[in-house]
Amino acid sequence: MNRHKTPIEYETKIADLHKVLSHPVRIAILQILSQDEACVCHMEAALGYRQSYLSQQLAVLRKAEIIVDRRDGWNVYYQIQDKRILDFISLSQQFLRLETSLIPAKPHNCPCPKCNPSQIKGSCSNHS
Amino acid sequence: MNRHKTPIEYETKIADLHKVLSHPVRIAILQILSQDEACVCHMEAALGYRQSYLSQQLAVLRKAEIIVDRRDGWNVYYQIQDKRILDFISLSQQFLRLETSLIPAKPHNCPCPKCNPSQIKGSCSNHS
DNA sequence: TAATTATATTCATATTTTTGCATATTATAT
DNA sequence: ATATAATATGCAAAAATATGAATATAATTA
Repeated sequence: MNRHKTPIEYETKIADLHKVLSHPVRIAILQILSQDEACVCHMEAALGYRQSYLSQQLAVLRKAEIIVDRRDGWNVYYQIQDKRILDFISLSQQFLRLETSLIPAKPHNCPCPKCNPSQIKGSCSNHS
Repeated sequence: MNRHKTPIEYETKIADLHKVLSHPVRIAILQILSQDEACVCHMEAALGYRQSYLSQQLAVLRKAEIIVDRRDGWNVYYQIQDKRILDFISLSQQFLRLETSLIPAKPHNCPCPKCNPSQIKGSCSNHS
């Protein structure tokens, strides 16, 4: 029988996009960024993962050109590059008939400048 | 610092759905099923992968309740359970600005009964 | 019942991902 | 220059996936 494989670059590109979205922490990051741009220390406070781990997940999203970063002094703020990526999340929500995310919009102990606008040059000091 | 992780079941469910879609062959299968129900030997002819490999991918889609099967004599016909799953593919198409899939609607040497309605009980005989 | 067809499952292995730790980098303040 | 804050990267072990080969199951026909 015919063992020649028909080319599926088209399908591979679609699969690759979904692969980026196939990780809970990356979805959580997008969930946070859907509200507003955020620095890593904010995500750290909101999610409870270590900074270096979040940086790795952010790198995946950055490489896939789903988010972009902007530096402001000490902080690097991430934001969503193409808002249409959020359609995948809302579509999933409908498809799976999900309740809502548990990620706090304003995390309790977030030390980042965005959460503490009054501060004299906000310090995250999340260091362990 | 706070090392407590906030629960992300919500995000995990979304990620799990995307994980199912993060494989080119599974996307290709959905692409085929978007036209009409199809038996495994049809997919074998259309894609060029071995039967057992396709069965495995079909099992993943089946377990995720994205497709359902129906037996008719020798053949097992698969179809999409909830058509809304195809929205993820069309959304990806738009997002990535893709050209079209190369999977043949009517594969050249497909021996399946659907492709050969006249036959006196179609035989796939794709066996190697 | 035996042979055949279509499909499913099991198992072993190769490959990728995930995850955490340690360390590097970049910017700022003193 | 040095210390500190925020973030990024490299590496390695653990976990999960992908893949193919062999085999099993279910339906059909002779």
